[in-house]
Amino acid sequence: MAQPLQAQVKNRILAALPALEFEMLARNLVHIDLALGETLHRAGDRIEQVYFVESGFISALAVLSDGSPLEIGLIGAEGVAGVSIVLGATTSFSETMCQTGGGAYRLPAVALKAAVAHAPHLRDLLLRYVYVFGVQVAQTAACNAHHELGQRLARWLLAAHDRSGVAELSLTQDLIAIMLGVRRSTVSVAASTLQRAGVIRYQHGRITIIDRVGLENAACECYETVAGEYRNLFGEGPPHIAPAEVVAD
Amino acid sequence: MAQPLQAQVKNRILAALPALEFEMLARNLVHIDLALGETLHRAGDRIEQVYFVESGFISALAVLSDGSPLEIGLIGAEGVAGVSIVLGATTSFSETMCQTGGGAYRLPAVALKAAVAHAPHLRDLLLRYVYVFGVQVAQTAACNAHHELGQRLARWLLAAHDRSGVAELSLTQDLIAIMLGVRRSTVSVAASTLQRAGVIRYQHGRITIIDRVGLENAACECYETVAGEYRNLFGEGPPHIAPAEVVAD
DNA sequence: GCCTAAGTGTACGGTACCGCACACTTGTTT
DNA sequence: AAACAAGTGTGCGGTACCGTACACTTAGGC
Repeated sequence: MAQPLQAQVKNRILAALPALEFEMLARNLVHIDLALGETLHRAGDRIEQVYFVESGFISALAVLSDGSPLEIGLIGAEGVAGVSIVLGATTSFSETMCQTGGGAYRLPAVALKAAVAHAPHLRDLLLRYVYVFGVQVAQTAACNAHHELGQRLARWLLAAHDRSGVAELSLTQDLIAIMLGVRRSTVSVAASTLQRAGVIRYQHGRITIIDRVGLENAACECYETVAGEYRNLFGEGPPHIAPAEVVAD
Repeated sequence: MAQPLQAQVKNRILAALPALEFEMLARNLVHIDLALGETLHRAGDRIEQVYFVESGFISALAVLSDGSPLEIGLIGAEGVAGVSIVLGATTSFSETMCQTGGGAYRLPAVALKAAVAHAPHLRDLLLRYVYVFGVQVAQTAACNAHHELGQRLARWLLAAHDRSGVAELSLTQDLIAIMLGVRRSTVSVAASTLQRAGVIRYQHGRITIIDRVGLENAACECYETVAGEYRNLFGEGPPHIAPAEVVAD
C-alpha cells in the first residue's frame, strides 16, 4: 500500500492542499474500499478514524432513541467523515455510513489532529468545510419542517447525483425512505410521479437521472441554497458546471 | 463604558477564559442591551459583530425564499451569535434575533478573529461550542421530521427556560408558531393541552413554567440529547442542576 | 426454466397539521 | 369608561403523510 500521489487524489480537500501539507498526511493515508451499507462511525462511539471520501457518498444520520435514523447530511468527495474531531469532539454524534459503495482515504483521528496544529491551509479548509456542512444540516432542518416529500426527494437525488458523479444510482425506495424519514410507500408515490414526468427512471434498486434540469425544477430551493455554499468552498466555480463535476447540495 | 471585569461576566465562554486571554478581548467588548425582536445578523449579510450573550436568548433562524423563517437553534449565555466567523465564514447563513430582551457583549468580528489566532483556549472553546451548536441543529432536523408539535413545544420551552433562567417568559403563541414552523392555532391547541395538564400557565403573551419535570416528560428525547452535549461543553456539571443554572438544549 | 427474495404499486382508514375564519378575552391607551 | 390592539380558543373542510396490508414485478440462484 504505497503512499498516494496527490495528483491522483480525487478528494477535493486533499487535492487542494499545498504539497508540503499533503505530505504531512500522506504517510498515514490508507485507501480503502467502502462497501454498500458499510458503517464508518457509530453514534456515540469514539472517532478513531476519519475518511476523506474519494468516490460514492456517505450519509450522516441522527439516530433517535427509538432506533429510527434520519439523514442530516451527505458527504462526497468534497468532504470528510468524522471531521468534528477538528472541533474538539472525541465521539461521533451522528452515524456515518456509505450508501453506494465507493472509496476513501482513511486517516487516524490523532494523525489529523496533529497535522491540523501545523498545517494552516488544512485547518482552514477543514473549518470551512465544517461551516458548509453545517449550512447543509441547518437547511435540512428547515426543509424537513416545510417542504413536501416530492421536493425533498428531488433535492436528495440531486445531492446524491452531485456527489457520486454518476447518473445511475443503486438505491432502493426503502433506503431513500429511511434517509428522508418517511414511509416507503410515500416515496413510491413521489418517485413514480417523477418517473411519469420523465425526469428519472428506476427499476429494482436502480435509479437513473434522465433530466437533471427537470429534477432541479422539481426540487425545493434548499438544493440550490446549499449547492451555492459548496461552490464557494473551493473558490468560485464556473457558473454552470457539468453534472458529474458538480459538488453541491 | 469601562472595560468589563471578568468576574462580573455572565457569558460562560468569556467567564471560562484564562485571565490573559480575556484581557485580549476586554478592550473591545461593549455591553449592549438587546431589545425584544432585535435582529443581530441578517441572513446573507456580512458578520461585522459577534455577540456573547449575557442574558435572555437569541434565535438562529433559517429564512426560506418565501420569507418564512424557521428556528434552527437557540443561543443563550453559553454561546455566541456570529461564531461562524471562526470557521472562516464572512457572511451569516442564518438570521439571529433576540426573542426576549436581554444583554450581550458585542465584539467586532475582526477583533475575535485576531484574538483567536493567539488565544488557544478561546479558540478551543469556540470550536467546541460550534460543535455543540451543530449537534443542536442536527437534532432539530431530525426532530422536525419525526416528532409531534406537543413534544416539540415542550422541548422548546425547556430550552428557552434553560437559557433565560427565568420561569416566566414573554412569548406569544404567534412567535412560538413561527419558531417551530407551524400555524399559530396549532400551537394554541398544544399549549392549552400543556396548561390543562398543569405544567405551564399563560395569558396574553406571558408563559410561566410551573412543573419543569412535567414539561420534561412531555418533551421528546431531543431535549435531553442536546442538553447532555451542552453539559459536556464546560466540563461535567453535577448530575442535576437547578433549573435557573442549567445551560441546555 | 423455476423458485425465491427483493423491490415496487396500490389501497384504505386514521391522524396531524394546514389554511382560514371568526369570536372571544385581556391588557393598554386615551 | 370607552375604544382598541393584541393575544387566544375554536371550528371546519382539506391535504399530506402514517400505518399497515397485500398483490404484483423483477432479478438472481439453482
